[in-house]
Amino acid sequence: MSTSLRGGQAREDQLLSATLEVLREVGYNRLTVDAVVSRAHASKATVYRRWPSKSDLIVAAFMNATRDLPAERDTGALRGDLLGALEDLLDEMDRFGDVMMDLLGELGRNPELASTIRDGYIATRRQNLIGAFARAKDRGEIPADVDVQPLWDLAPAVIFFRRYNMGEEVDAEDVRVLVDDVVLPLAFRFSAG
Amino acid sequence: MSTSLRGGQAREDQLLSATLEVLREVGYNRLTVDAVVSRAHASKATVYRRWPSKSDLIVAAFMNATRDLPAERDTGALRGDLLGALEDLLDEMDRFGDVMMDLLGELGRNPELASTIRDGYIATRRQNLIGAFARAKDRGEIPADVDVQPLWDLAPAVIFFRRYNMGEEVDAEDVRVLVDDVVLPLAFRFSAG
Amino acid sequence: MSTSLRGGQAREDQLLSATLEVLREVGYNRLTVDAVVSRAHASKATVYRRWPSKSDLIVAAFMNATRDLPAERDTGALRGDLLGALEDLLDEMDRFGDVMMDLLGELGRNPELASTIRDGYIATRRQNLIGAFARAKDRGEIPADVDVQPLWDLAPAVIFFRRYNMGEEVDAEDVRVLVDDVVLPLAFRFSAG
Amino acid sequence: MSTSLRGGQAREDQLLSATLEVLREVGYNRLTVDAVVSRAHASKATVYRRWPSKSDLIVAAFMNATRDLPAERDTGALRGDLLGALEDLLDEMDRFGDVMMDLLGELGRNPELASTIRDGYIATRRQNLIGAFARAKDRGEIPADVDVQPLWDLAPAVIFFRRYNMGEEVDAEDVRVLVDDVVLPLAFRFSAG
DNA sequence: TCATAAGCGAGACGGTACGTCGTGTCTTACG
DNA sequence: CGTAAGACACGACGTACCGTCTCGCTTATGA
Repeated sequence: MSTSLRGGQAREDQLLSATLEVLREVGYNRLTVDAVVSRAHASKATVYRRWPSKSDLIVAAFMNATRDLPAERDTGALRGDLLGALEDLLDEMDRFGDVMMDLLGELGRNPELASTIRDGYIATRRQNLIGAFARAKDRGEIPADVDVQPLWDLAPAVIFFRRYNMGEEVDAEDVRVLVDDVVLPLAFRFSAG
Repeated sequence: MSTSLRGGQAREDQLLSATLEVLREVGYNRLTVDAVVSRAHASKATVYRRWPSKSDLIVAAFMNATRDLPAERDTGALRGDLLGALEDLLDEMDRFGDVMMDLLGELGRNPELASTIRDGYIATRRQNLIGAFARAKDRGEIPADVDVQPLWDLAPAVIFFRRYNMGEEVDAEDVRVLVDDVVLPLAFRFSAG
Repeated sequence: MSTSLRGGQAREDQLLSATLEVLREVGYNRLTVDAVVSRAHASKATVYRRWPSKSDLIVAAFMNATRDLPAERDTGALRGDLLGALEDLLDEMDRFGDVMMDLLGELGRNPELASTIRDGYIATRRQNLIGAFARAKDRGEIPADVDVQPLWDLAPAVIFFRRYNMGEEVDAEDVRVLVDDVVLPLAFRFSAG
Repeated sequence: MSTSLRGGQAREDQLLSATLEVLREVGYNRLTVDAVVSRAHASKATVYRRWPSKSDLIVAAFMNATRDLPAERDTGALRGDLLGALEDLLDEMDRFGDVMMDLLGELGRNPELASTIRDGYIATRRQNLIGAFARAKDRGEIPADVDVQPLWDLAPAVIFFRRYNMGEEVDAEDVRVLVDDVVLPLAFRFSAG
């Protein structure tokens, strides 16, 4: 019940919120620790005591904001599960789009950051998709001899590519086409197409 | 035939080469304009006269190095064309991997740079794939009612995602699986699978 | 009693000392802020936080070094007072000669600097001379109807002119001649010449 | 009668005029060769072919503008000669005041410039004063045993000091006082005062 | 009359210093 | 003790200016 602990937690949240705000406003490159510190009425020492570098701070802010996993949905059919999980992805992209783009770009420059993001963010999101395929196979929806592993990342890959590399908008209809015309036919071997 | 133009060109090339060298050695973040300038026995003014900022310089160096398009291959069959084009992509990734990763990350921060890269680099590479599908359709290899557009970026998307977002190595065998198990079945509706 | 203030003061003194050293070694024109900074094991920001430009820094270094006024001498006779004050001037010229020459030249280019130097340096030195004449008049050494004001700057003017405009050396004997043959005859109306 | 020579001469004058204009507008420090060149619609090579450095150019411009010596006046009396010569000095100060101040300051930084200015400018002006004293002595106006050499520079020294070091205005009345109350009494040993 | 050279405007260039900014460390004083 | 405030060393940035250089163009003499 110590105030200092809760205070510490609360302070941490304030710092991360301020970081996220600044991140949204000016992007990774132009974010300065001074700006964060000034917005949070904090001191640089307070920041650096917790996160040893600017990029740690930013990653922490991102991880904190995306801490809540989208709930795993079980609609009873692969199609519904996929559409649900991918819509969650789209949602998060809408809310953290530019920040994610920023961070994705940072991955190549910062291996530590990369593994944090991959293990802490991407991997957790992927679980929902892996789960969807696993349930479909358990249900017999997918033929037993189909290797689903290559299908896991198909839809996210295309969504990421279009959005982050090609700079295109991706909406629910695009996702539906992707699921119905690409992923499901491969999963079902056209038997249900 | 003017020497001045070629002289200017030559200087530019030297500067871009030096930039690329430094880029390869220390990466985007630790590249300094001073290092480039010193390697090229040039002056900062000479650099900044051409490229208004460090990132412009780096992009120019990348675009210059990847100016030469991989030749379009026509093997007479979609499979061969795809494998060829994707191997070229893999090759280029091997040669410019880290730099590309760096630049990809820059896209989200710099819209101008993004369109330069997209129009000048990605779009040109995509042409080879688009061409491969078009020829296959002309030959009747692909059923007339199959919409090939969603298939263009499928393979590159997966390759980019695995390599740049997931940090995995991608080799020729992975590409072969991708083509044989994902792209071609969709293109041929399993008829030739 | 705050250590921070003294600490700040101390740092300032170190910076100004380093500045003066470099100034002595290479002169105003070839002094670089980087050299100062490197000698003081300081950072450019630390310098520029205090003095907005290189010339401000140099002036501050000069003012700091000449902060200590030469003691006012009272020998009981005008001649002794004058010779004493002028010898002090010569001394200071020997110690800060080139720097003063440098700064003198800066006066015409920088009005703010000019008033700083005039009020903070020249005016304080002149006080000793003014005092000498005042005491002489009080003692009755100088006839009551002699206007001494034109005599105040006579000797310094000649010394400055010879040294800084004509580039000649000026020594104690020159000063003696100046006092005995020019200033005193005018002050005493030749009565005591 | 060659056009090239006259052209060369004319071009030289244009360059020096442009230099003087810029010098008047922004002063020695902020004058840039590029600004001069641009104003004269000339090329840097054209300037540097004639004057090897910026300061040479500026000195040349000054020397060119003050090429015309004030005529030596012979009023038949020392007082008139002195007042005449000093008024000429005041005139020139009015016309080239700031530039002279600038250059004077530069003397301490640039020995070559210093001797050029001293021999080419100051020395020539001093001739008029030296001549005035010589004629007065020849005429018997000044006692034969008076050493006039210390008197030569007395008035100019005071005028320079007041104007350039103290930043005061000096007008004809000041000069008159200087002559009547300082120089002439010393020259005449008060016999004519 | 023409060509060959010399001077020129334009402006790129190497170099050097400037003054600014950001990071991560560290110190001071307060609560 | 943890914190706000902010100074500090380091190092890169992008700008400005100097003095050198190269480029074509124009002009002006000498074959």
